[in-house]
Amino acid sequence: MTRYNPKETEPRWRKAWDDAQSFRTRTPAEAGDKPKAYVLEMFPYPSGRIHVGHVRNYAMGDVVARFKRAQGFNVLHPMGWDAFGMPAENAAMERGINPKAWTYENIAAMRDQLKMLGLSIDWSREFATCDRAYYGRQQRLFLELYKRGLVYRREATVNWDPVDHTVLSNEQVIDGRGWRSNALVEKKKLTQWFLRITDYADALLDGLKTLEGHWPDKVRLMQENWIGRSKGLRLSFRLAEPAPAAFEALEVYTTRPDTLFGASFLAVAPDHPLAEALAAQSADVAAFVADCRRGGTSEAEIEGAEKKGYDTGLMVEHPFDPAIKLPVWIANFVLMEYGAGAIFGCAAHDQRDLDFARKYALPVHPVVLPNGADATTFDVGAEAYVGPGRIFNSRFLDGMEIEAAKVAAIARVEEQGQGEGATVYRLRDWGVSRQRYWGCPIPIVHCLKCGPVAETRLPVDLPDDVTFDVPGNPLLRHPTWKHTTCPTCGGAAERETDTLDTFVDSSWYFARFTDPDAEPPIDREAADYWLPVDQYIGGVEHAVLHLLYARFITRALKDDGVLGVEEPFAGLFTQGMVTHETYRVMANEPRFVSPAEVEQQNGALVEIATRLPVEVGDPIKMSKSKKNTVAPEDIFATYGVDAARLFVLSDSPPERDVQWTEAGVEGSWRFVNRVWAEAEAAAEAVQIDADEAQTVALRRATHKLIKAVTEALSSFRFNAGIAQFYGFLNTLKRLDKADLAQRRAAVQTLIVLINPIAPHLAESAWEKLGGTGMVVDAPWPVYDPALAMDEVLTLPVQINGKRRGEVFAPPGASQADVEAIAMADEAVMRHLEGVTVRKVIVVQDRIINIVAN
RNA sequence: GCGGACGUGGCGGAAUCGGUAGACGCAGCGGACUUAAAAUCCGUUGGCCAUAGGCCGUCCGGGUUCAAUUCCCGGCGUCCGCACCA
Repeated sequence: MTRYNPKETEPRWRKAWDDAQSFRTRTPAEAGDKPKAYVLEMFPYPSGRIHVGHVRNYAMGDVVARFKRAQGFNVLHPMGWDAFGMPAENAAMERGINPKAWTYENIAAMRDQLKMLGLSIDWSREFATCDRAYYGRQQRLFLELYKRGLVYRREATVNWDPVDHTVLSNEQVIDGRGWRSNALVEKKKLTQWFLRITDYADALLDGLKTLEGHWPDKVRLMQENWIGRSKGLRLSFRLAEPAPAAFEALEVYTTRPDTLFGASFLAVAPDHPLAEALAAQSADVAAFVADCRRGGTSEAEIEGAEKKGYDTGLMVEHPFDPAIKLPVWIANFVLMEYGAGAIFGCAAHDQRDLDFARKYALPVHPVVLPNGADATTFDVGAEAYVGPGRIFNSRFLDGMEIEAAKVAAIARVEEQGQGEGATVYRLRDWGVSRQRYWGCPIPIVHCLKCGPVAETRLPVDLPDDVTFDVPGNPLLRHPTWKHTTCPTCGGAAERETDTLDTFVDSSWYFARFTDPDAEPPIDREAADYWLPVDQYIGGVEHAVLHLLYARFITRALKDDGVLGVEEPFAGLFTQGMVTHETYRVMANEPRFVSPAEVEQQNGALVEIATRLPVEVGDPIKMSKSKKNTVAPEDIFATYGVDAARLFVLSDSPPERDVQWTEAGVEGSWRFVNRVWAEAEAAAEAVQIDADEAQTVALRRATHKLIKAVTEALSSFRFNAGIAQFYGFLNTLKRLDKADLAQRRAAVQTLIVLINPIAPHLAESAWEKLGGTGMVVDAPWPVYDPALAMDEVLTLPVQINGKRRGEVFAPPGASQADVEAIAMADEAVMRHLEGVTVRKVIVVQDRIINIVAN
């Protein structure tokens, strides 16, 4: 017996697959009537090295792709690089390396590492988003959208990342900090390019319903909340005299028109045009507005932020009774970007309004009476009442339920011509301008005569000769690049120096993969054949970023006729992270040390170099700063790729985090060797026909395995599937009497089943057993349902719900038979002494429960 | 604050239709092999009492049911998302 030797076998099989072009995508013609399956993992950013998280992500995708292949699907399983972005520029600034050279070197290094994983990828389709061939075509798509009016430019208050010197989208601001730099984001006014994602708010929201059951509920819910559709009323309050010129009325948005009679004030955002107009005339107002701007947006600041207001002295008339006058305030808690940038405050039924009213001694008028409360005594204290009830103190709305009152109030306002029912969204348009070099140049030329015009001379190339010695956008200060002529009038003009958010790059790459050599950005025929992606796999961190943008771009391109599908990803799976314990040496200066720097000593961990004791922390996401990372190459060198693939899939359900442990990989490595040992042993035997010569027990065990593994792999329960293999090996051991020839047939089936998970091992074992060709081409086994169950079932017998014994019966035995067998059981009879049987429940092939007392 | 998920041995987890709780792995314990160790193999492993056998047990409290880890109500805890969104 020899030990399995991954160092020898793994490279050999990768070359064999390569030579045989095993993973070349078949054309639709070649595929014939085979159904297609597009399996895709979120493409990586080329940081330079793969980490264990990549191993898990791509191992999962590979299992699905190989499984589908074996099941007879025509599979597309490509790989590429999300290659634009900040780190390349940071490397340039820190180390003086050219971003392009840095990126392509990283791609080369990571490609080698990824190839080591033995993925069933069609590498001939590989591209990087920073390839001229890709971003040039992206510019063409951008101009398509521009022509359709989905691109516009406006001055906007933007999220400015002071560290990365660029604008961030709302989606990229996490707790008030930049998602990459972690710097506190500032508000800044800049002229920016936007994509009209809000035009698609309803479509994107409604489209989520079609993904039900195919996308995680969590992700659909997050997108739903992010889009944040709310139905309400826009209405205008007439300003009472004297009002500033140009402000005859003040528009507000509300979702609670039923509480209009409870209004006690109006409030506008500090950056509302009215507030700005007043600030221009009054130093007091200006000071207040400036004070509001200083407030940060971080969690802690919002939590502790006090409601602040400034009474403008202006009054408005209530739409239902001009005699009722309400004061107009400027309030720090009103957001300009949402609704109308102004609200009416109903203190009794909104907590924020109540807090504000209490602070500034504004009146509180309850208008919703909780069921069972007394109208003459009901009042709110420190807590606003937001529950159900009937409207009161509200004239024509009195006595109505909340929903009925909303309808009635909206109808009255519309009738008066003072407003209309409206739907507003939390979602804002997607700001795509980035003041960075390493991205796709926005193909627009600014002409003094013509204004901004589409650049027709595509692609707009990124210049290679740029400098990073000072912060800011190198394109802006490049001596010649931006100077050009107007494509319309031929006069002198300047190029747009902003580049596109890299999330634009990843919003259509999956379509480009369907024909990466096509002259148009997307070959409609290829895209129609392959799209949508049948199974997309990636991290949940993209739930509202990439996954929302890609859905938007797909819909926009469909409306352009460029694509034929509305949803890019028919199935989505979000995998969990790989975690590791943290190790810390508690010296004078406590410091983290890496798993490679510690070892066991007398049952405790010590740092190898210093022998100092190591404190073990909870498993958390692997990160450089916590030093709790392991290098995939080291694992591959010690245990082989297949043991690593097995481990990342075996210990936890794939959607949950998995904790990387040395002991766990060793377990997988043991398993690899057990399979290999079985193959070696079985290879000594002659080949037989399993159906004719195998014992029934072994045949049944084999068919049960096929059934269980097929079901596990179909439903992303890889951990449960792998457990089946362990169980099967244990069964083989117990059936030791079965002769080797019989086992050989069983092992052969196991090899085909394990191929998607441990492909190198499977090929080696297949070869050892003299299988035809390579196992990569072997069809998926089919089980016989009649054989995939036990010959005799063990049925527990309960008496009054407590398990008192077990009896044996063949599957499908009649209720009467099973009951008779149970009643004759010795243990059962003993427990039934002295009591009367009232009822016997027999669940077919499951259980017997006897009710007795 | 709003929304959501989850809570099972020492640990990761299984039980996907309401039907034997703890599959499978890790760690532990005992043994074989070895001069010894590693590796490997065999056995054992939820807790408590015990001779057979029994009692308890899936975060806590209640409920529905012949039967609840699973369904319902109320708590507690952990994690995730959003967050002054009118």
